[in-house]
Amino acid sequence: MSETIAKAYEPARVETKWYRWWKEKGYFQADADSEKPHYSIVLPPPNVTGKLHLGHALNITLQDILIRWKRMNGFDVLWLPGTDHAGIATQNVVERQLAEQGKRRVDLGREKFEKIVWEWKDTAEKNILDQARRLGCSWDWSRKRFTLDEGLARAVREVFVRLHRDGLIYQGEYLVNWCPRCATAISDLEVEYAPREGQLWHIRYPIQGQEDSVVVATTRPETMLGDTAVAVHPEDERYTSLQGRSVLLPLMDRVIPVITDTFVEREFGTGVVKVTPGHDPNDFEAGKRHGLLLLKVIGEDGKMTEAAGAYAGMDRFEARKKVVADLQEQGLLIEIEDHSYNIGLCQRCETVVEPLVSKQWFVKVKPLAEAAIQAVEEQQTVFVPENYQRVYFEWMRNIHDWCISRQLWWGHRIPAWYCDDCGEVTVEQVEPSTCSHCQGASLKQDPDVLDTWFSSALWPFSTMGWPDQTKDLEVYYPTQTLVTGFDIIFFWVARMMMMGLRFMKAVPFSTVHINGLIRDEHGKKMSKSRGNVIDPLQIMDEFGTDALRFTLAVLAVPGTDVPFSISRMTGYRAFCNKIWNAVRFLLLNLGDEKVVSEQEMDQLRRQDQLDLGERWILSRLQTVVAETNENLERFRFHEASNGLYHFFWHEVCDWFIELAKIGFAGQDSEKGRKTGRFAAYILENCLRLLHPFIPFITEELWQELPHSGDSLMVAPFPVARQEWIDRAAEKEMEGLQELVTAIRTARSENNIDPRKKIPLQLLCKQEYRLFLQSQLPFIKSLAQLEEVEFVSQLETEGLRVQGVSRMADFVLVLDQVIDIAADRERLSRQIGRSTVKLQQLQKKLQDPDFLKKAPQRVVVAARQRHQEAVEQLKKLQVKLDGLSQP
RNA sequence: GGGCGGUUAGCUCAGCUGGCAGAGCGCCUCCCUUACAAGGAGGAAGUCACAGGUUCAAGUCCUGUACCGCCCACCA
Repeated sequence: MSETIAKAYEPARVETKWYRWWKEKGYFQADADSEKPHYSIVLPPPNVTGKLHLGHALNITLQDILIRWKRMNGFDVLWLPGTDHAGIATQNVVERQLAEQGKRRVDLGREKFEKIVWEWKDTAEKNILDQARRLGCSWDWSRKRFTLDEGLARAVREVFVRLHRDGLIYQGEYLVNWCPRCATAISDLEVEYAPREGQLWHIRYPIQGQEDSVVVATTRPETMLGDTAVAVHPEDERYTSLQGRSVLLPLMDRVIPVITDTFVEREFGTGVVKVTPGHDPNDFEAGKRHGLLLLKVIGEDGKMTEAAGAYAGMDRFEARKKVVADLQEQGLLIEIEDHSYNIGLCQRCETVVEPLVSKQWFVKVKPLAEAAIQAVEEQQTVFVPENYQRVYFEWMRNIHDWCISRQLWWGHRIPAWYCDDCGEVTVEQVEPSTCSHCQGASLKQDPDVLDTWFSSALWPFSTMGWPDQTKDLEVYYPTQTLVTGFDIIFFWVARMMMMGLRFMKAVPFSTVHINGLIRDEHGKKMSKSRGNVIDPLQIMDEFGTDALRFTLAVLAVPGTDVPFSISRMTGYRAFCNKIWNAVRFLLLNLGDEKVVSEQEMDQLRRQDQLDLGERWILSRLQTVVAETNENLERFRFHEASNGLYHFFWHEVCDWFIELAKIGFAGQDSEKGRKTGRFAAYILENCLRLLHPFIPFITEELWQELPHSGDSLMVAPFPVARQEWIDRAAEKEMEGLQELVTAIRTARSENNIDPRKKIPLQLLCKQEYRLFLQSQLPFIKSLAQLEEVEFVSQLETEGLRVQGVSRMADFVLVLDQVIDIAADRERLSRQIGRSTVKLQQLQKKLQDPDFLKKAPQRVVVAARQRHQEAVEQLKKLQVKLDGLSQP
């Protein structure tokens, strides 16, 4: 065992081993029948579009920390994993691959294409699951789901049918966002806006029956081919004479009416706007209000339709050029003005989106949203950080109907069938044999599929067996926590809220924790084009999974983006190595001894058998345990991990283990054994605390320690014991640390070899004399001293370096010449610092308001610090004077 | 046009309920001391963006300004 443990931590050697073992042991699996309290999280299912990126690694790590922490805290936990078919995204990925082979989806046909996508899904999913394994995530693999699983498909159909029955799903011809490249309708959310430098074309429309004309301004001249009116504001006095008249639409020679409507902004352009109900959302609404003719001049393929007359068949952007040129030729183009505006792009392929009229399925979301708003108002679900709640409300309150049909092949088929005889639609869970309207037997299923987010919206309950009343649903729904990114609050979180409330009559999760976006170390977004993308697998290979996880946890400050940095991670890899070596050192000294048990520790404490360092670290441990639990409770992963980092390295390793070395090195073997067993207790508790963050290394080391229990991952998480907090020990330890540090500083600044043992004279306050005498071995060891002499006056003659601390002053006795000037400089600098501090404190203590109004403890603390500062300054001054007069 | 973040060490960022300005990396000096050179000891480095206000006390709370970033929104 201990002799064979490697000198440096080698992550690759241990990671796969433990993961497999945990899984085999069944530790990942939830038990709905358990008597324990339950805790559940559903994984935001990654898209089967490719590999996991660092954002997934962050998201998964945070969830695993919560899950492991809760499991160790005695909960029966369910972390339900799965993947998302990601309709349009995945279809695009596969189409792009086919394109590389010169193939097209339409040539293959639907069936063959779907088969290829399924094959792609299998490999992508396998990659994703492998990566997740590497990350150490404690998923319940037995409950893994895919959004196209038969069970989930059943849930999708059930929801569709019920919403349709309740009048919340309808079919209709409306203006939708259309992506000509993907050849499908997309929802408002799937349109992304990008700024563009474009032009504003001013076009003259002759007024019918008059010599005069009006000028309209447009950013999209090609749409004029579909104009069916021009509009002015009813109160715009410039155009009152125009009201009730008509204009002649150039190029098309169509007479169209002038309408008045308040949607016209008088200040914009000329105040006259062309109205194209077929290709602009505003105009569509205006068209409905005024009963205007609706012309579709741009088709689903992005080409001009027959309705565009001479322009039919042209690409929409070609048509734009031609229209402009023709207008120019006819002298109807008055002005071309530079104009910057936002253009709508398809989220998935960045093609310019075309608003056009099309027959689609919609969800009437207002009634669903009302419930979802109320639930958050009532705090049934809370957001962390809470400001995201506002984002949620803002969107929910202004929600528009949701276009859910997609003209794709990859996804849930819409459960609607059209009758060849009467043309009516029948909506059913399973394929009906006859039309529900005319009993006709010739039915064709709607070729469209559902928006991928439709099935995602059901994820928290469809994965647990709904619509059946399963035990899982009873026990694990609602889930406790959802961890996800802010970028899908609307797409996903909002819709899960709506669907969960509608069909489960309860919110899907009580807390939504929003994690930040991963950026590079300069705060830039990671993107392929920037070339700053970091692959988590490569990172795990090079630094180990634990280092990656810990880095992500430390950087995960709620509400902010995460600037991922390799240099930062190097530091946390070193931390893992530090842990490794600390435990390794312990093992070298522990022999066959057992770890001190809780009861035994309580006894040791009561019987006063612990030395100062032990009382101190045990006390500190209680505080750190309490803080870690509290920070995790509040999703403050960065505070929790950072706190453990500091505690382990700078308290446990720097001081406690250094102190323990004395016990190990001593002649007293009984004492050595006790020291080892106690140290084992402290380190074992550290491993427990660290396990949720860095599961592999902690399990590996835990297994080396002699104790009962199978696995760290199911060992209890530490609980703070208030009665073990020992303020006196902490205070004494602080004094000791200060003295040791002062000696080290004096040595270092006088260039004394760190290894060289030198004699020291100590002049201490009477009250600390006994204490310091009892701690002599520690002081000697920590400060590399030879003999320590307690004196009533310090010798300052000869080869001496002086120093001060709260408990005692000292001189280092040297046998070689030191740099007096450097010593003087050091003292002066210290005096400078102390003076500033003293002045600040003096000012504060002289302020009657401070004395009167500040809490007593603050005043007392200030007095004490003042007292110390006065003494220190006096002593420093005396020493400096001594140096000045040789 | 609304809304939300940010501005703290050379870099990237912590700093929760106001009470002694922190971390990692980088930099300087010394040390391969039998856990760890992925290490140890020490050091330098800050007008906490700016201007007001509240308070005994402000990096922290309030108001405003500037700059940066993000989200939402139908100005053709």
